[in-house]
Amino acid sequence: MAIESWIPHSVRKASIERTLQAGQTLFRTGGRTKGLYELVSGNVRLVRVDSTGREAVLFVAAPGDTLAEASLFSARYHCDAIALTSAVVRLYPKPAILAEFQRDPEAAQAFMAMLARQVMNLRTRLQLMNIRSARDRVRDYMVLNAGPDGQTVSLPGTLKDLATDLGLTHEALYRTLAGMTSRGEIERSPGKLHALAFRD
Amino acid sequence: MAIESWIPHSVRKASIERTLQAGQTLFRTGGRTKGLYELVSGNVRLVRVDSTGREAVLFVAAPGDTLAEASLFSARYHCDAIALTSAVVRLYPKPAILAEFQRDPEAAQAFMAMLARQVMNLRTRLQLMNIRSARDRVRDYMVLNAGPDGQTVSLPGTLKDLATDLGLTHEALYRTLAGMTSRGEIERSPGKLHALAFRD
DNA sequence: CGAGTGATTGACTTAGATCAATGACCGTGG
DNA sequence: CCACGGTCATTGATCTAAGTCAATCACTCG
Repeated sequence: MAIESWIPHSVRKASIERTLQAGQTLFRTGGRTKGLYELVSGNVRLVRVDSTGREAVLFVAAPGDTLAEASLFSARYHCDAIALTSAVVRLYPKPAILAEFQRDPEAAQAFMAMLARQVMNLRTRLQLMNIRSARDRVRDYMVLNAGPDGQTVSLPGTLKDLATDLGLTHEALYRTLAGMTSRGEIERSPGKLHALAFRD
Repeated sequence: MAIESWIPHSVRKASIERTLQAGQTLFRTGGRTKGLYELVSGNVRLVRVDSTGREAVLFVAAPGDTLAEASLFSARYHCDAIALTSAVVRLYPKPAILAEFQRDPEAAQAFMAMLARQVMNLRTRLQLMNIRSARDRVRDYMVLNAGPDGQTVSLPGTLKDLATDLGLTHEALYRTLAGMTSRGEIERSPGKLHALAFRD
C-alpha cells in the first residue's frame, strides 16, 4: 500500500511537495484535476457539499493515504479537499503518471494491483463495521489481522487509534479488551494482542 | 461500476458461467487463482479462517459485484468463497484479462478508473458507518446520493435494502424516516426521498 | 385464496456513547 | 533536575439511541 511500492521512479522524481495551513483548501469541486496526492503529514478531509450548504465528509485522510485517485481519470474534482490540521502533501502530476502507464504496462499493473488490494481491504473494513457487538468486532479484527502464527496481532499504533479504526470509542475498546482478558480469551503484551481459546 | 463498462469485448466472450448450490465452494484459500468472478445472481460470501477455525467474513457479494479482483495479481487465493444461496457466477479468465491489458492500455486504464472509483466509494461508505446517529447517517446518505437537483434521492431498492446499506436495522430506518418526515425535514414519495430544509 | 415479503408501529432491553476522574509516562523548558 | 502540560490507558456512573421481539396491514404472485 505504501506509495513507493508502485509509483514509478520517473513519476516520483516529478512530484512536488506542498504545505497547507489548517483550514486551507487543497482543491475544490469543479477545479481541474492536477494529479494524485499523497498525504505526508497532518490530516485532510474530503467533503461534498450539497445545494443547501450541508456538507458530508467523504473521507478523512491520514498520513500515507492517497487522495483522489479517481481524479486521475476525470478532468474535474468532485469534492473539496480541506486541511484539517496543518499538513504536507505530495503531488504526483497526472500527465507524468498516465504517460508512464502508457509506456510501461508493468507500472500500470502495479497500480491496478494496489487499487485492487485497497478495494479488498476497504470491503473488509466495511464488513467489520457491520458487526454490532464490540467483542465480535475485536475478535474479527484479530482474525483478519493475525500474524503468521494465526493468533498474534501487533498493533500499529495506540489503542486509541485502534478504537477509531474499529469504529468504537476508546473507552468501549478498553472495556472490551479488559473483559476479554479477564475471561481468558486474549492476552495482552505491549503493542500486541494474543488470541487464546474462544468459546462462544 | 457495471462490468460491461470496462471489460474488453474479447475478454467478455471468453467468460464462462457457472452455477453454485447454496453452501458450495467457489474457491478456497491457497487454490490457484483462475480469474475475475462477477456475481450474476444469488449471494457469495468471502471468509477468512484462522488457525483456531474461527472465521471472519470479509465481504458478502451481491449480484453485480465482482469478486477477488486482487487475485488477478496473485497466484493463490487468500480467502474462501462460499455460496450463501444458490448462485450464478461468471468467470473472466485471468490470462485473457492480463493479456488484454498488455495489448491495450485503454482497457487497462478503464479498469484502473473503475477500481479507483470503487475505492472512493468504499471510503465514503466507511465514513458513513462512522456516524453514530441514524438521523445523521440518513442525512449524509442523502447528501452523498442526491440527484442533479441536489435534494432528491431515488432509492435503488427497497427500504430494507437501504437499511442494510446504511448499517441500520429496517425498524430503525423506518422510525428515523418517520421522524424526519414529521419534523418536515424530508418528504417521501414512492421510491424517492426529498430533502427539505434542515435545521440542526 | 394462502404464503411470502415489505412497511410500519409498539414495548422493552441493552450495549455502547458520554461525561468525568485518575494515574502513568514523556518530553521540555526554566 | 524537576515541575508542568500533554497524551494515553483505565475505570466508574449514567443515559439514550438503536437493537430485539412482536404484531399488524397492504400487496403481489402463483
